[in-house]
Amino acid sequence: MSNDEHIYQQILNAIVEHQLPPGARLPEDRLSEAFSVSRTGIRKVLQRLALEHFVIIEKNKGAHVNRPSETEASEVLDSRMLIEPQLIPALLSHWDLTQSKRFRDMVLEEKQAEATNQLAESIQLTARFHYELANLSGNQVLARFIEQLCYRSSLILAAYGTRGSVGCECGDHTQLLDLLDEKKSDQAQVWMHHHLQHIKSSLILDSTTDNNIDFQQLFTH
Amino acid sequence: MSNDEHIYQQILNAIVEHQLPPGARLPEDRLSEAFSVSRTGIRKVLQRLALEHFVIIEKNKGAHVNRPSETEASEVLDSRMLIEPQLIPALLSHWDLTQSKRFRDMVLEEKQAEATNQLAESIQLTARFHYELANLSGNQVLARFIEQLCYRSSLILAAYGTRGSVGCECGDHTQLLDLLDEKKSDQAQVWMHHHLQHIKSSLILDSTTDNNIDFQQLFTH
DNA sequence: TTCCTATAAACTGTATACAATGTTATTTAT
DNA sequence: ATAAATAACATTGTATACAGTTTATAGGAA
Repeated sequence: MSNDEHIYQQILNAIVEHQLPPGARLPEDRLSEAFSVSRTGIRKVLQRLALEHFVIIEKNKGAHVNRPSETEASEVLDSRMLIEPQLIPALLSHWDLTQSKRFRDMVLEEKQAEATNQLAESIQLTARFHYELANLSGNQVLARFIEQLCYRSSLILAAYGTRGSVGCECGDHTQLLDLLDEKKSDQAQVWMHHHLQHIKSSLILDSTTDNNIDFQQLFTH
Repeated sequence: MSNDEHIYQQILNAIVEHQLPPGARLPEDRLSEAFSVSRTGIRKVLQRLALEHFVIIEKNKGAHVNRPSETEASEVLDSRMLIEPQLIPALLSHWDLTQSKRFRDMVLEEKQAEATNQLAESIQLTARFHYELANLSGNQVLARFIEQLCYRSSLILAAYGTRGSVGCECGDHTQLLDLLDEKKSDQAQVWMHHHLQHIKSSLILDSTTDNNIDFQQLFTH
């Protein structure tokens, strides 16, 4: 892997795993010394992350981890609800026991990470489950897009997630795998839609976040 | 508009309008002197274009306009077929006479550009028709993605298009507008799917392109 | 103290320099 | 004349320098 790519992955992971929380500043000097490259290389990576909406770059103010707006959060989940279920027919044409086993192992890892409170691992695996499925559809263009949306979803959970967002998930990913094994395309699609809807519902999206407090209403009783 | 953004748009337009055909090299210093900025600014733009698949950057070899592979072409069109029809219900909820007029004007411009052989304008307007529709759906995330796919489609037409690809289009965009005016959601979705399928069918995707010639078969008679 | 202003520090934006790599042209030998 | 080898050139990769802007700090007046 090229060096740029390595730095990109490191920073992206840190963001997705909430090590770098939304709003965290990303000064070029600090990063360049951390990775022992010049600012040139860091800027390249930051600009890429900005295009992919993981960081925001403000002119003369530098980069910070994106704090997704509520509409952004909503739109990302809506996009996934629109696309991911539709990938299931194509996906099923590549589905066999080997794949089934692979994904079941993934779910096992997922549960284990959750049980041992390895939050970072848990987040990564949850996202990975979804975008590896998308990948099986065979359409690289859509798969890459879904991959991005999955990572952005992790960022969204960091900002608006509740305890229920990651954990319970109205019955876990195993249910989907069962449906896929039985080639129940329609039911699998419905399940996927419900699943994503559930995640979206678990978010706290009622515009009562810090920067938008209505003091008038708050103190007038 | 920031200067970077300006340069980006200029180069992107040139690519989309086939002024810079697939495979065309994009040397940094030539561009930097054309836009009278340093190579730094150019590299930034080129890297963005590379992430968006409009150009390819090869290490130590620089950038050239992407020549989409057949699978890429196929996947981009498939992606559009999957998404664009689905946007129609949401789109219809924002549809009114003002919008109808706006899009009918656009189609008029489109026809006019085509009639007067303004190929560049014609290409831009065809793409714009689709991504402005996507925009009306209200989901910015999906709309930006569709916008990119529309521009990539222009590049694909440059590589694999036939005379039929741009022009005839199995009845033009007006038909869709009529369906939208009548709020016939389902029929509009079907139309959109057919429309994109037609474009895809008009491409020459039979792997008999230059780099893949079977000389054995060609000279053994 | 509190607020405003002035100064200093930190950081980013852009250009340029130099090294590394790739490409082309020229030479030399067969 | 052709092919390989070498040298000259062109182009990219990366680091660094300097200017411009923002942010933090310190000092002084109300």
